[in-house]
Amino acid sequence: MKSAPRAQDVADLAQVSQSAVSRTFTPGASVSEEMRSKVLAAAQRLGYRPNALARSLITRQSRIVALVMSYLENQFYPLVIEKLSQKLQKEGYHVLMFIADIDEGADGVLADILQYQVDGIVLASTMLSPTLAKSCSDLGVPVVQFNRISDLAGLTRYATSSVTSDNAVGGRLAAELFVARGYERIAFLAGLEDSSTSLERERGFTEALADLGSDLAYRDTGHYSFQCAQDAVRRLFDRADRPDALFVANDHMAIAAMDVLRLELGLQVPDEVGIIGFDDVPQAAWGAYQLTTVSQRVQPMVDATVALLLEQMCGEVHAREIVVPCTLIERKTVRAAT
Amino acid sequence: MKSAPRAQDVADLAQVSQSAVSRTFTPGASVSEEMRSKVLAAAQRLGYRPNALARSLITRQSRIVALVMSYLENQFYPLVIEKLSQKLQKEGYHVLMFIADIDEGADGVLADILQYQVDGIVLASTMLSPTLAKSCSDLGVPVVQFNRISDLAGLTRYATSSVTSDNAVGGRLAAELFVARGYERIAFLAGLEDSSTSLERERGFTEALADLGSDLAYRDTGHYSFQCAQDAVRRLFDRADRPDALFVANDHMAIAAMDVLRLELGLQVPDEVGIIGFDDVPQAAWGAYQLTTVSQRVQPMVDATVALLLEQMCGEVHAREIVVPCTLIERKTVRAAT
DNA sequence: CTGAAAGCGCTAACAA
DNA sequence: TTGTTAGCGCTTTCAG
Repeated sequence: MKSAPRAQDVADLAQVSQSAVSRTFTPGASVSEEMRSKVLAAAQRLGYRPNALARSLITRQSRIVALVMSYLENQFYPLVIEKLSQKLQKEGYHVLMFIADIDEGADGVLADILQYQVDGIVLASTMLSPTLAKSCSDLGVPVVQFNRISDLAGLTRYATSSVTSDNAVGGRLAAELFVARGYERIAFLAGLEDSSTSLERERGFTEALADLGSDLAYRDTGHYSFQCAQDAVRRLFDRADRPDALFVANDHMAIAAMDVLRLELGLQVPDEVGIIGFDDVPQAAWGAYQLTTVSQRVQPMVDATVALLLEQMCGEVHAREIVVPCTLIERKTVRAAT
Repeated sequence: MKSAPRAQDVADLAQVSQSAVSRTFTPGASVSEEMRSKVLAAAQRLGYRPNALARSLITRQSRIVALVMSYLENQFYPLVIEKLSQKLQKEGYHVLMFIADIDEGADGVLADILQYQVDGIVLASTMLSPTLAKSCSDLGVPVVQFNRISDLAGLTRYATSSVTSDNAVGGRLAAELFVARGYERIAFLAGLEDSSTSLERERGFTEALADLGSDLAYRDTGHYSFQCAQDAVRRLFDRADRPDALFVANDHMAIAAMDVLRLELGLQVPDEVGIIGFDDVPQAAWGAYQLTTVSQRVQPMVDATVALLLEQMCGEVHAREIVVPCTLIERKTVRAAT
């Protein structure tokens, strides 16, 4: 293995200056057609590819975007990785993955990210979003929070852009469906108590319930984990006046819940218990679950994220919060209209 | 936003030379404790982080590893992303994602990858592995094929390392279980006809069947897709003498198959049809499926991949093929011993 | 152990 | 349009 050819090597072979080579590989630079083809031919022969790192050093843009995530077990996130990578690839950017480790604090991840001189950061991890988001904004690196917002209270809201579904409306849709179909003892299974996504879904849900003259009978937390969700469901249903409807903060936990309800407690879904999830992950459509759920459209969310990122990279410092509409997908876990 | 501090800024503040700063941030360089703390203090104050890109330019290593994937819908792959990222992060490397697009050929992806001067490549995408693997080896970039090998025939096998499960043994285990439990009309649902993984699993399966005096009654292909797998199952079972056992090349398709068999064709699993999958993705353990499957242990596979990568980066040119053992996980889709 | 100096491969003024 | 020149921020000889 000999080392990769440099621009100078191509220049030598083509008998032109090294800058000519640079220009040929810089979109929009002024090169004559003749020069261009001469350089291209030489480059071809040597198998020359510009060194993106050297280029980044001077242009001050790496064309790398950091993606910070933590729970890939929830299928929603892999889909985000896939769509986001594809979209960014089309725009000439690439995704550098950062898995947020529990023990490694926000600082560690941040230091790592910044060393790579990334052009932007997509935060799709609950745990370290708040701190990280602030630090990055301070440093002037474009950040978009994906599927979460910094601070619900709005008191210390940093100028961080975000892309979310209309979680409150999604919660509302769920509430309306339950009430319309005659469910009465309604429960909610939260994700994390400090997750904006879960909180907003719950807020929309309970508000709509109140509007309709019903109310939330019980609630518990599943920590976005399959196991914890199942434990929570056992607690929720271990009472005489057990719930007859359960709205779950996401599909991943909703599926966990269904296993407990149907297989462990022997309850009939949707007759004895109605269930609504959130996300519409592929598994929600699987035959054995047929989960009625609120759909989060990944593609529009990703598109918005990339748009926001590009906008901020161009120097638009105005942080924006984009809310993508979501719709109810009715399958088989809520009983039909009477 | 003012631009990030450079080593020179730190040097100025600490009243030392710029090289001193460099040395402080270079593990194993000789700096006195006094100098070190002086520099560190200044760096701290300015929020200095070494520019990894500039460093890469001279050290000729980017500490970036490219990961090429395509079908994230199969939950096995997200798990790989997660574990691999974590492991590499611990070793001081990071993962740059490349989603292999169908229309974009191998050349496009390769060009992209090489521009970033990655220190290594993990290929976990079926589609463009063969060509890519060769090109990279030629260029002297360490490559590890994950969960696939280049060329079964061995004729044109390039010196490419790989990490796979012992797919043939896995197939054998499946065959033995089916025969032991009295299944007789045995079918196989392949992934892709040219996928080494699928081929090896099938080979082990059919060979074991033959050894046991049984044989493969039917086979079809599901292209690793949920939809295609379901179509294939409909074809396989649309005959008078329908199979009573189905070995599927992976869990993703096995679950698709179960939906058709139980819900569409109304067959009893495991009594009327036995099913065995491959991978042991989290969903295989879900209550509604309880899929008996051959387990691929992600962690050992990832560990081996990283080891191989590091070894090759150190100049070991010797390509190795690591085979990780796999075990049968018995759940509820194969009937119990009589 | 420390500082000065020479680049890594490339882009971007600036002249011609 | 082209070539020349000066760095981007860092590591790494080489003297001292």
